[in-house]
Parts: sequence; structure tokens; C-alpha cells
Amino acid sequence: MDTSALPTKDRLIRAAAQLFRSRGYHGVGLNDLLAEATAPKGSLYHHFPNGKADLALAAATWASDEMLRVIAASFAGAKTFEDGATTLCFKLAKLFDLTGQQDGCPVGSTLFEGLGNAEFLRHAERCYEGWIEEVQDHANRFGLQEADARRRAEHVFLLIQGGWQLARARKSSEVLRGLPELFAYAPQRASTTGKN
Amino acid sequence: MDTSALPTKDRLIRAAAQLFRSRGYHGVGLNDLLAEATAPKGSLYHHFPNGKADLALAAATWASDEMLRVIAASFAGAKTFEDGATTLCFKLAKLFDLTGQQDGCPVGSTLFEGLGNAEFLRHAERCYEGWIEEVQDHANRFGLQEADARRRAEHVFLLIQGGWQLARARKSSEVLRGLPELFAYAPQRASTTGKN
DNA sequence: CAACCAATAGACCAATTGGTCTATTCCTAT
DNA sequence: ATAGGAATAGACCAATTGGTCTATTGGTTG
Repeated sequence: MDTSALPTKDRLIRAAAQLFRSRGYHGVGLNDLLAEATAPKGSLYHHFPNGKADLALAAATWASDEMLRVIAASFAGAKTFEDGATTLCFKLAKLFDLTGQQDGCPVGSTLFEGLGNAEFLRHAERCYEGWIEEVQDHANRFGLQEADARRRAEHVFLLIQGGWQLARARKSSEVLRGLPELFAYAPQRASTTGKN
Repeated sequence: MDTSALPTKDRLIRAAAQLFRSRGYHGVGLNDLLAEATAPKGSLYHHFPNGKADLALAAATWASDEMLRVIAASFAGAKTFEDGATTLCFKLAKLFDLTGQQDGCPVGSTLFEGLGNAEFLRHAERCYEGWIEEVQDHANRFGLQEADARRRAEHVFLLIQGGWQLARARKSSEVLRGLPELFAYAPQRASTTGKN
């Protein structure tokens, strides 16, 4: 993606999202960051008065919104919930390969290091909750009961998070592509168990 | 855990494991580390000639071995594979609560940041593979077919990794305690699918 | 054109980073 | 007792960290 035409603020956000994802919040210095975004330090502190921390929050938000779009696109043409979830896994596998097979979860890598920064943690939770809800909405759309939709959505989230982590260690997207096998047969259980 | 009686090298390893887990490799300075371990800099470079990187590898190894022990303990008194896996989830939930509900995966937090350091990544994969194999061995012990045991073990690994991440964002071990519901009904599938 | 403010630009700073190096202390084997 | 290496101790270092500050540019209003 060529970002050179974007306004400075967006270049900063994207460079931050990319770098944080691959090296973690503390692993990225402002020098690297500004070089990558081809922006001077003055611009950073103009657009983000609180500096690195503000930028990290913005980067996580942007990356999280991207993820929401990927989820929506995956379920857009789906015939069933499993269908959409499967597409999602494959899309993410492709994304994993395209980004060098080394990056972590954009939200986790960026926000899970600000030791004492409670704001970071709260924001991470919001992002994750947003992803789960997006999946859950599609589950609802396919007729799943409220509670069941929630459970299925969370299940998919957990597998993808875990899968991404293992994929990273293995430098291979294979795990991600194998996820559908794991939730495809998952039970419509608890409240509906009685009927099966 | 009072570590003050341990030899310096072990104090360093444990302090490193603890700090890296909560703040990530780059989030921990040698000053914090040495203060936490109450050791002077000279000792660090005596025991770990390559400094921080060596220490991180040692810390990850130590933490990984601890995890192997937790897995073994969980399956030790188990009647079935699900039984053991369930105990494991609950043990980890308790561990999560005891460690302040904020720490990440000891291996991932420590090793997934050394950008160019291929050694880190390789070591992370070895650790993860070790965990999966340990679970797989118990699955075998309960009579599961080789391929199926492998799949079940990996499934448990993925759920725990994802669950831990979500638990961290939510500052709650609830997710971890709910994991057994998700793999309890998992299919003995693939090679056996034809018969169903 | 002038006034004004958003944005860019980068010099500069104190604090911290990971790491090196020289002393000194401690323990053990002879 | 003493020689010698393991271990401890911390002063010291260059490089980098995140952040501040002043100066300048650019564009949009009046």
C-alpha cells in the first residue's frame, strides 16, 4: 500500500499500526516511526498532543476498524454462519501471509504493553468486544438464538486469536486455514441441547 | 513466591520471566530487572554473556517448563481427556487471577518482539510445540488415535491462547473457565467422518 | 494584502537504554 | 595458607528514548 499521498495524520496512524503490530509498542522508537511515515516530530505532537500513547490508541482504533470491515466482507456473501466464519479464517490467513507472517494481533501488540496504562487495556477490550459483536450480529442474522450467537461468535474469536499466535510462531498460515474444521461441528448446545 | 534465597542466576530468570510477561521484552529495562532480582549488572553478564537476549531465552524456557508441569499435573488424576483438559483450564484461570490478571503468555510476551531475532521465533515455536505434544501424549494415553490426539491437543492449545488473550483484555478469568464447554463437544472427525 | 492559525520542520534536552570494563569478594582445591 | 577462578559490585559509556520548544511555512479567511 502506497501511503505517500495520504495526509500526514493518516500516514502516522498507518505507520504506527504497522510497526507496533510487528514489534510491539515499546519495540518501536519515535525515530523509526517518523521515518516510516516521513513526517517530522512537530507534526506528530501537533496531531497527537499526548505523543506515542495517543498515536497507539489511534492506530489500534484504525486497525480494529479494518478488522470489522474484513469480518463484514467475509459474511457479506455467506450462505450460512459457518460459511462466513470459514471465509473469515481464509481471509485472515491470506492477510497473515501478505504481512510477512510475523505480525501479531494489531490490537494486542499495540495495547498490551502499556504496563500501568489502564486506558490501553480498556481500549483493547472495546476493540475485541466490537469484533465479537460484529460476528455475533451475523450469527443472529442467520437465525441463531441470542445466547447461542454470542457463544459461537466468541468461539470464533478465541480460535482466531489462538490460531494467529500459533501461526506466528510457526511462520505459517496453515493453522488459520484449518480453523474451520474446529468450529464447523461445534454444538448448538446449552439451551438448545434438549432438542438434539 | 519468595525468591530471595535462590541463587542469583535463578533470581534473574524468574524476575525476567515475570517482568517480560507483564510488560513485554522491550518494555522492561535492565534497571528494573536487576532491581527486581536484586542483582548487580556484573552478575547478569556473568551468567548470561549475551545479556538481555540470553536472559529472555532462559526465562521463556523456564516459564515453558513450568507450563509443562501444570499440564502434567492437570492430566495426572484425570479420568478422561476432557477431564484433564478441563482441569487445565481451571488451573490456568486460577493462575491468571493470582498473577494479577494482566500478564500475557509467558512465551509470547517474551519472545514475539525481537523483530529480527530469528532465534526468538524458533524458540517460541519449540516451546509451543512442547506444550501441544505434552497434551497430545495424554490424549494418546486415553486411547485417542494419533491424528485425532494431535488435533484435540492443538484445539485445546488454540482455545487457551485465545482465551488468555481475551481474559487479559477483560481482566477476568471467566473466559478461561468457560473453555471446557467449547472443546467438550468437539468432533472425533476427519478420518472418521466417512463412517458418520 | 494582512491576519491568523493549522501544519511542518528539526534543533535540542534530560532520562534511560543495553552493554563494557575494572575492582573486589567469595569459595574451593591444593 | 594460598592460588585461582567464579561471582559480585557498580562506575562508566555511547546511543537512543520520548518529549519540548522555537521558527517557519502554507493556506484560508477577512
